Amino acid sequence: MDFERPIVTVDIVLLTLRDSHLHAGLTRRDKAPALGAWTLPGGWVHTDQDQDADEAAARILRDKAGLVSPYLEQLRTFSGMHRDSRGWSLSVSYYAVVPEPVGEPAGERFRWAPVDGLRSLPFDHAQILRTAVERVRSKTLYSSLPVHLMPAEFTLGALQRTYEQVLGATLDKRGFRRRIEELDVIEEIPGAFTSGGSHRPAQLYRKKAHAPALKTATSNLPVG
Amino acid sequence: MDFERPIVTVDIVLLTLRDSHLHAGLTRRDKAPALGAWTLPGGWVHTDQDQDADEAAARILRDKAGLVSPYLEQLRTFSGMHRDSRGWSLSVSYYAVVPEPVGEPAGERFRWAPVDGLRSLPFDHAQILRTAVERVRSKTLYSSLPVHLMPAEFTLGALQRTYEQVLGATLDKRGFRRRIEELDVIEEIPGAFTSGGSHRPAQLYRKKAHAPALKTATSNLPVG
DNA sequence: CTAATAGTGTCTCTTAGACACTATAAA
DNA sequence: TTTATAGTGTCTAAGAGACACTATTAG
Repeated sequence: MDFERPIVTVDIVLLTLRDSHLHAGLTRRDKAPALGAWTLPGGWVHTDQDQDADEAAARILRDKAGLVSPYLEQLRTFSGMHRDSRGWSLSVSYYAVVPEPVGEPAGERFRWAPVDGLRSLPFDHAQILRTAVERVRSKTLYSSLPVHLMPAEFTLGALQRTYEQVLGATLDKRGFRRRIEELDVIEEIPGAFTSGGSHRPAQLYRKKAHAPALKTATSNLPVG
Repeated sequence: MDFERPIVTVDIVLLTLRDSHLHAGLTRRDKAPALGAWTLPGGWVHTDQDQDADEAAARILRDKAGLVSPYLEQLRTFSGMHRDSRGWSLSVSYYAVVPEPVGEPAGERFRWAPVDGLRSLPFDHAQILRTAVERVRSKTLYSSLPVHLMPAEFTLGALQRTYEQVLGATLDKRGFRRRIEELDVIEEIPGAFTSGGSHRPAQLYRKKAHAPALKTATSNLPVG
């Protein structure tokens, strides 16, 4: 016997670091339910063009946030009878991590919001967001994930501040540098240094061209 | 505009340890496509009775394998245009880890198969199985997951052999015991020991009553 | 006694964590 | 000079890994 097919959507937690805090990208809904509300970017799977849910996520990110994220991972699937007023629904959720965008986002249908202020969002999007932030914080402890928050060129000091801002904790400089070197995902840009400050210039680094999106260590960063 | 709703199923990788090797529980399909083939236990979401996908997974496990697993976790969602001949489909997959069942499974619609021999399964079930086994091996390195493979009472030696069989590597006894003690998920059964072998009896242990399903360490077990 | 497995003591070597030190810029 | 940040050297304490030792049963 057959059952009614659930509603299937793909929702994306798009994260970046602005003003020293994690921000999530939100879009304004143009349909009921929750018409006019700010939610995580999401949409239906287009069964005629999306090869799979990953492609649907990349398409939605492109259409709603106008960007292509090199780091886009499935988070988990949220489902239930009551999470959407239209019926039994299922959301395959993803999280993306991108460098701070330059300038204000184009259009009125997209904005960045600090994740710590987002206690309530329509549907179960607050829970999805919370899960994504937890995942990112946890991966930050033992992986190179925060490198995706950095611009093309950056210093080790800036990378450490990024880790610290994601974790909400300070790290020892020596230990941090040892760890990053082990992960082997960034490289010096020969001869490139910062300039301008009244202090010693810093070596600029970039992601290694062929490094995997994520490298993991076998132990956690020491936090507090 | 609306799109055709994808086919939604829940599939479960049910794992146990028999004869020193990981085995997966398979059920025989009684419908097309792949009629008569052995596949991962799975089924439709029953939108009228399942509160969410977790409940659907528990129901399917109960109906098809006749058991209730204390450890049942979402693995990930597999989807695509071509993974099921009936159309664009999506499978929310789960993995469960249970002690070796006593006796042969009841019925002809269920059997255990060694995971290493399962190179090909209908749909993308071989890939789902591979992903689950990877996940279990990886969690074995830093968590108490294999405790769910143990019967109600067991020795530390048996637990170590379980870890070793899942990992396919030998572990140092001292280090292993230190690690298990840190995880703090099992306890001695006062006065209970093995008997019968021509050697010193071993203390019997059990899961702690209120321990969480999974405890994690901050570093990996040392393997080769 | 031997054989076999259970369980503990402990030494060494690695590494994390702390922190002091030097380096180099601008004012 | 001072101030600020970049970057390195290195000591120490904790812990992992190795492995030898004792304990307790049956035969």
